Amino acid sequence: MNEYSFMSSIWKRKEAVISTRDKNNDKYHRILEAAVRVFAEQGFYQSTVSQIAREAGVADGTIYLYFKNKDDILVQFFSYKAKQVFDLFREEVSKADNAVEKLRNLIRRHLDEFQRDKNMAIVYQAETHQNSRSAEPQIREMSKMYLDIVSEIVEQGQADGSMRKDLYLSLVKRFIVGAVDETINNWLHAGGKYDLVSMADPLIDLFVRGIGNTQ
Amino acid sequence: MNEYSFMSSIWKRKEAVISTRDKNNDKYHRILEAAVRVFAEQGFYQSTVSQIAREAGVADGTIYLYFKNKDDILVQFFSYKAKQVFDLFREEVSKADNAVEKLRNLIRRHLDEFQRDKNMAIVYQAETHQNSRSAEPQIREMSKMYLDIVSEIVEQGQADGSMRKDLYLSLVKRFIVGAVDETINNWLHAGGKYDLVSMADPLIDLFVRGIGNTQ
Amino acid sequence: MNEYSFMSSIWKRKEAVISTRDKNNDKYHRILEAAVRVFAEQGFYQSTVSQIAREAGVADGTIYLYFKNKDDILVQFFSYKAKQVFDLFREEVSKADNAVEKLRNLIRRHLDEFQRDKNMAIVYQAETHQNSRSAEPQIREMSKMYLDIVSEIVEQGQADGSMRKDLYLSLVKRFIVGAVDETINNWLHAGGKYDLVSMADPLIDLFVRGIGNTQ
Amino acid sequence: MNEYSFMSSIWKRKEAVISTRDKNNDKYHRILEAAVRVFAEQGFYQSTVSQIAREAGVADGTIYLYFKNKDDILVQFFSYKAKQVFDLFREEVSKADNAVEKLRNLIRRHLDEFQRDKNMAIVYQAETHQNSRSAEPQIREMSKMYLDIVSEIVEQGQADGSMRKDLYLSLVKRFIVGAVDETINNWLHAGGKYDLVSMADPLIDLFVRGIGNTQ
DNA sequence: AATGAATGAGCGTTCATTCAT
DNA sequence: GATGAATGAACGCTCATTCAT
Repeated sequence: MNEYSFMSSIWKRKEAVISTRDKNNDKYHRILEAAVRVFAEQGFYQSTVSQIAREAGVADGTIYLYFKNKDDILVQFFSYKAKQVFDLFREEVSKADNAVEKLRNLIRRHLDEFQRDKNMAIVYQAETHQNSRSAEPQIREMSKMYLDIVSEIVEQGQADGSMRKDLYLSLVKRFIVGAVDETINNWLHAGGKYDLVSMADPLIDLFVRGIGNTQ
Repeated sequence: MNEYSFMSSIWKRKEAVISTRDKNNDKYHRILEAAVRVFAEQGFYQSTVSQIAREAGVADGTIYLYFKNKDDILVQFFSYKAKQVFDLFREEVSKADNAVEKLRNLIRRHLDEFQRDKNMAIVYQAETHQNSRSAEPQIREMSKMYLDIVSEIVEQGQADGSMRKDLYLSLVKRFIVGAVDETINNWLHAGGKYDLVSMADPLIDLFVRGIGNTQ
Repeated sequence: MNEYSFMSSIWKRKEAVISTRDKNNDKYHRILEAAVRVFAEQGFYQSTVSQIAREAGVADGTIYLYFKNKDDILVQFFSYKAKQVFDLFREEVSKADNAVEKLRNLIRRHLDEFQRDKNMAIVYQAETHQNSRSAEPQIREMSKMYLDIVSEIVEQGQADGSMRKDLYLSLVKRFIVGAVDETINNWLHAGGKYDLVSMADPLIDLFVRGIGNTQ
Repeated sequence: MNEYSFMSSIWKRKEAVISTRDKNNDKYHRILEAAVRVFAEQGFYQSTVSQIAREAGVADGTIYLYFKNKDDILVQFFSYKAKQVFDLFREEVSKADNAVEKLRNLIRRHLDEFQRDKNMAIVYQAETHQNSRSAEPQIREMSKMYLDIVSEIVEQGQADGSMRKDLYLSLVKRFIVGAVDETINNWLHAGGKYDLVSMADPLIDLFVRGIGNTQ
């Protein structure tokens, strides 16, 4: 269904649920990949365990060798997969010195990763905007992680004089996160047709200069 | 349950499903109010028709006299209720001349209405970030409506010289919508404790001046 | 399946689970009767809710309008049905003055009731000899109730001189209960072919005189 | 787990299912011992093959090298283990001449063995009071075996004049068996706290003299 | 119109059994 | 022989929807 999936390449699970043998790891990942595909297509509650099993090419019962229950699939998705994407962000940020360039790197990488795994993007968008009981803690943690990165960048920008000192920091974080999120959301609703990464520079420009005319 | 509900006061249903007698209208609204409460608490798929009926003080079967099915409750919610909120926005915008003041009015009213009906806010946030929903067309329409208002404002701002001419309009729209949405989202996740409307001015400031230091 | 069932005639449920309308009461009883039949045939854990529903002539879901879950069917069986049988015992006992005649009345009625409702007898036998988690409290209560009746009789017998004073009361209770139980059990294993009530007098004789030769 | 288990000491399996090597024999017994422990704790249908395997320290699949299926574990339990206990009974009976003493020896040994292996007692109690079990034939045979011993004793007692001649033999058997069973059952339900063997003499006294006052 | 008992398809989950290693 | 991952049939239970009253 999805020709390319960065899951298999990037992921290195540290603690296997049941065992760490290659074969099991394979199945664990196959189920998780399948689940994300199904969740993306139908939404979590509309998806059935049987669909995921069929998509993963395993029996229904096999799911329960790797996941405690249906909810746990979502939890693991956020615990291991999406969280690691965010680790990449931090890495990318460290490649730049300038605060604005750090922000640019972050956003570019964010858009890039979400563009490369559209299913992840869909599931992420859906679940982060809900009282999704099961994956709540994972989502909270991820969210905080991302906001912390942005905070650090802005604080650095304020320190080095490239950003305004009279900023309401916690609002700025949401301001940036919200705009990026909505950019992705819009791209998804448009069917993922255009190039998402190309939005990074214009976005940065808006963040930095605003929409006001200051000449 | 909710002392104040703007539904009953604001709403003027044009076409009653079965009849236009007050009594029926009452029941239609009671069910819709109840549904939003339940959806907000549990999410659409977690909510049961029985819960909505109990909350509305009617029998399960009665729901089906006013709504085609469970999905239809959500569809009607977006068709009638939330859409009318957006009509208010347009009205509010027209009260100002200045583009920036129009934007300020829009956002202030947006935050105000969502603060006043938190349940609507929750349902709105959840449903606008998913696909494969029954209310898809309604949401698309609402979304377009809102973005159109923002577009008009920005275009006016560009015309009167208060906003930059080199703006990627469709990105600016998302930029603004996204930031406001995320501000609301954050407020919801924080339990709706602080005053949401007070975020309007700082937000406008960010939109207009950006975060960059330009002295 | 069972031409005669004393359930419908004897039972007068005081608190209906959902409502007290005749129709519901009918269905409640039909399900319970069906359940006892199925449990008797297959054992509790071997029986499926679908079987019970089919036997009762209702849909699977209907069961859950009257019973919390499968376990609850067994619990209700012991709470309402079998318990009432034991109430009859007490009534029967009061009809005699003499301790031995009281015992005879008790045992005769016991054998009679269990003979008349063989399915109840089977379920009773099976569940009282297990660590049956769900109906444990009900069984304990019934058991105590029965043993209390026997105790009273024996104590009266000791008081009026018709029974030995050097009896280990708690052993005597089990001695009597066990013998009667086993008599029923044997009758069940033999397919319920012979007349169970005719065992009452010989049993009483054994209880009173023992097997020893005392001439 | 159980410091003392008479299984390993007493048991001498004649036909090994697959082989007669010590190692296999060990595993066969370990599984059977584990199974009885698990069945006693949870009941047959509540127990899973995995639990038994874990308790026995073998893999799930290993069970099927020694037993045809789950039912077969119960069948073998009655075929080999419990049956041999009853062989002991016969041996014990032969140690006395007097009919009453034979009965006393039988019951004392019965209570003693069941007290020493409480798990066996639990499983035995549960399974002998149900129908539609896989171990039906085994139980029937055991039951007959026990009743035959009692019959012989009573007949001898009648012959030597120590027991009444006007006894309904098949009732007397059940009378004795039932009382002993119930005594054990009660001991189990009380948590096996008191000394079961001490019940033997009072029981014999009841059997022989009855509860009636004959002075 | 209003009810709510009844329905039964469909779900998540369990677990006895198999079989490749 | 021994393993334990994999299977998939079967279960208990839920709930959107219907319809007789």
